Amino acid sequence: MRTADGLSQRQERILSYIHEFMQKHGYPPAIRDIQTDLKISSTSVVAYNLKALQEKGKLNREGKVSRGITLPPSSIPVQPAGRSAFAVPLLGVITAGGPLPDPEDTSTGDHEMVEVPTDLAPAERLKDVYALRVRGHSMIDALIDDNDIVLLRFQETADNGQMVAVRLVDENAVTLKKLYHEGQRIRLQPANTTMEPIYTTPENVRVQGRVVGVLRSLV
Amino acid sequence: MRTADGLSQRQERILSYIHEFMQKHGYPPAIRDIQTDLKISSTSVVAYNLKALQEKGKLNREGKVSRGITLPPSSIPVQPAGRSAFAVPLLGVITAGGPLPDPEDTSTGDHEMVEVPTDLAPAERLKDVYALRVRGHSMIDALIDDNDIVLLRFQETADNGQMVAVRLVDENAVTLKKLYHEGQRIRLQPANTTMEPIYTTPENVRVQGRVVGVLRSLV
DNA sequence: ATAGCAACCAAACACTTGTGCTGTCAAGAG
DNA sequence: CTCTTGACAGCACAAGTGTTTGGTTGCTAT
Repeated sequence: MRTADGLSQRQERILSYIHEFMQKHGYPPAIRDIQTDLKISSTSVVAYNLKALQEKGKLNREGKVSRGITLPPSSIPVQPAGRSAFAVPLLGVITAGGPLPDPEDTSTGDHEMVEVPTDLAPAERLKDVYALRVRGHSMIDALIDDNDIVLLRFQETADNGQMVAVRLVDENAVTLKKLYHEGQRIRLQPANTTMEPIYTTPENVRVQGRVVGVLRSLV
Repeated sequence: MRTADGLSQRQERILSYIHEFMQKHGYPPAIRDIQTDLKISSTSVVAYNLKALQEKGKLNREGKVSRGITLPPSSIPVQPAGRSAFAVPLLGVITAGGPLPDPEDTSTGDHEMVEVPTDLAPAERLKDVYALRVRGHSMIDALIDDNDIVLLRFQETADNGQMVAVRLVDENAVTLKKLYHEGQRIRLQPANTTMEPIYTTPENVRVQGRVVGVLRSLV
């Protein structure tokens, strides 16, 4: 029995298990985690199928390294929405215009919490959602303006065109842009026809999260 | 040497190293990764500082598990802010021609609550605030799109140009528009250049509330 | 049949990685 | 001066974890 992707049922289950595990724990599963929870008789079977999945491009592995499994964005399934509301921390301010210096202040104390209904933000890993207040008008065409609050889900990678909070290492700055991979470089595109994109290298960008929601005050 | 957070320089470096490592690899670093790359002489020193960081709430660890380090969102370097939140009821949906639940029955039924930060709408004014989900694109130029949630403050009058939810008595319909007094008539103006305004009489309009905020999901 | 092959199994093996000592050293406290 | 404490160093061990080897099973084409 095979699916449309050419994956066996067991491989499908392994793939979705890896995804669930990473959502739940924040780090990849070990082969024995997969074996135990999926009730597979031997680690070698898991290794066998992981190798197959890898050859099919469904996942990446860091050889020999513990828990060195990575999922490419294409393997991440769509999540069903949950029910209840939840609170996310409003961690600070992000500039949507030109990138401004980031004081590197990780601020220990309690943050303002923004409670959001689950139909407004994904019921994925709640602890990975946080909020930032927007400064600047560079995302105006995406219906995001100065003083809006954006909800972000913490993730380190981004697909083409996703709206993300990006940290520019060399400039020591954080900014809100749409991210495009263009061969050896990265294009950070404002959603404002009057503003120019920023071009930089993959080494210089650290994705800090993807925009999943917007709040605005009109008072 | 300590920072404002009460972290030693070494702890700061470990924290940002963990973040960078996760950005780069997609999984957390092992203690020896930290040791080697940060040129720390012993794994026990890393363990010592990780324990300290954990006690300060700067990271979470899964005991005994390889690479079982996770970062809470609060450890993601951004610019900090702070205040508190308040809850308002999500009463229903507003569409051109659709009925609007009476905003005064807030105490009656069980409604989904939308919690909003006080700096998105000041707390003193939140007693008369409620929320509606938007259907349609008629307010697109005001950066309000289909499926957005609008926060409204209950009021029965409106100044020129204010964005309000109005009930048209004769049509028994409710709509979200900008309201203008024009002599003997009222103009209800969509914020969409492709749509025409509605003209009617003051007797026919009942202002239900004024838009004071917007929430949007992008997922 | 029988050879080939994908998928699976079991156990052993070897590397990876967290942890637990045992010390050292400098700065304060008493 | 001695004692305590925080921070660090070195080392060894044990647990965690990926890999390998030698099988088995069920199916199919020859």
